[in-house]
Amino acid sequence: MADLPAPEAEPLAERLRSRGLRLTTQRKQVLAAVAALPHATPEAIGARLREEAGPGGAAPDTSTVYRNLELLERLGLVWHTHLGKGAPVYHAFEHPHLHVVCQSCGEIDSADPHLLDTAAERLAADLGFRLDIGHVALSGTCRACRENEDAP
Amino acid sequence: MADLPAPEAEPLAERLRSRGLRLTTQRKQVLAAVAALPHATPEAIGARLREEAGPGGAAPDTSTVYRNLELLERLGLVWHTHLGKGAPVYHAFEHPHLHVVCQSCGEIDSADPHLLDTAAERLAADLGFRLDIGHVALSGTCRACRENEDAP
DNA sequence: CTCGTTGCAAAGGATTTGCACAAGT
DNA sequence: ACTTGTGCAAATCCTTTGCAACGAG
Repeated sequence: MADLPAPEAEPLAERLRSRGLRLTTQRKQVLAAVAALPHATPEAIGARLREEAGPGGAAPDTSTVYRNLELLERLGLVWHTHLGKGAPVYHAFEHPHLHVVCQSCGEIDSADPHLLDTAAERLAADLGFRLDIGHVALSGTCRACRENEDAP
Repeated sequence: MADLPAPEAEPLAERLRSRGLRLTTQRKQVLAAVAALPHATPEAIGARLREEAGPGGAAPDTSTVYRNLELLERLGLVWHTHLGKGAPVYHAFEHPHLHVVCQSCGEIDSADPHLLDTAAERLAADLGFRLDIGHVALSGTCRACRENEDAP
């Protein structure tokens, strides 16, 4: 239940150990939850773990979830993006993808990261800025909401 | 002091009136502050107004600042973007610009909106998504911080 | 006068932090 | 055993809301 789908378990143990940190049940659980949920907020991660634990079982405390998300991000195993108001979403180290968010309905979509290749090159050339695609969120209006638009 | 640089004053009065809303001192003040500050958070706007008011004078209450920022945005006079954790920044309707934020030092830079033209076209073609450039924030690492990087 | 608005204070939601106890190595 | 981590509760931060008094049209 707290075990990870193998490909993720190793990097975690390894990276923790190399820094003198410890492999705890909670850390495995949090990483597993991020990997399992598509666009997980800290709250959603906590909820899922509580649900998995069931009535009797114990799930990591909210503060532990936050602390470990931060740690996992430092370890390079998860990433977060701010998609709107107070909602950072985390995703595990899969193939990088770009987040596209609809301002009207909140719908989150993914897009091809290469969309920003030329922009990234120009930012590097013009400002010396390294664009981090994993953290980028593009806002706008999705097709469905565009069609529902009434008075502007 | 609460007066606006003309080009902004008219649209405000006009748009309020056409909706049966009222032109108040606070609304003029909030809009003026957003126009004057480069990347204003609600808190920064409140602080500036309090400062302008001085010890004796009265500045709009925080809740009024929030309410009016929301209203001004509905009226199309200001825009906001989320650049990171809990800090939405507002800017007045100038020429649109793209926000670029450094994850390390928090430095905010502006870039040419045309950087995203090709990306916007492809999003429209592929997903029917209309990209809203004013709300976009690009994250990454600025030149100074890249040079300071040590152990990864 | 008649509502839209404001100020104040209190409620809320989302993180974060301090600390004693529990748990990895 | 020696430290790092965790749970719990309290503290913060940012924002929103209820309501009576205020002010623009």
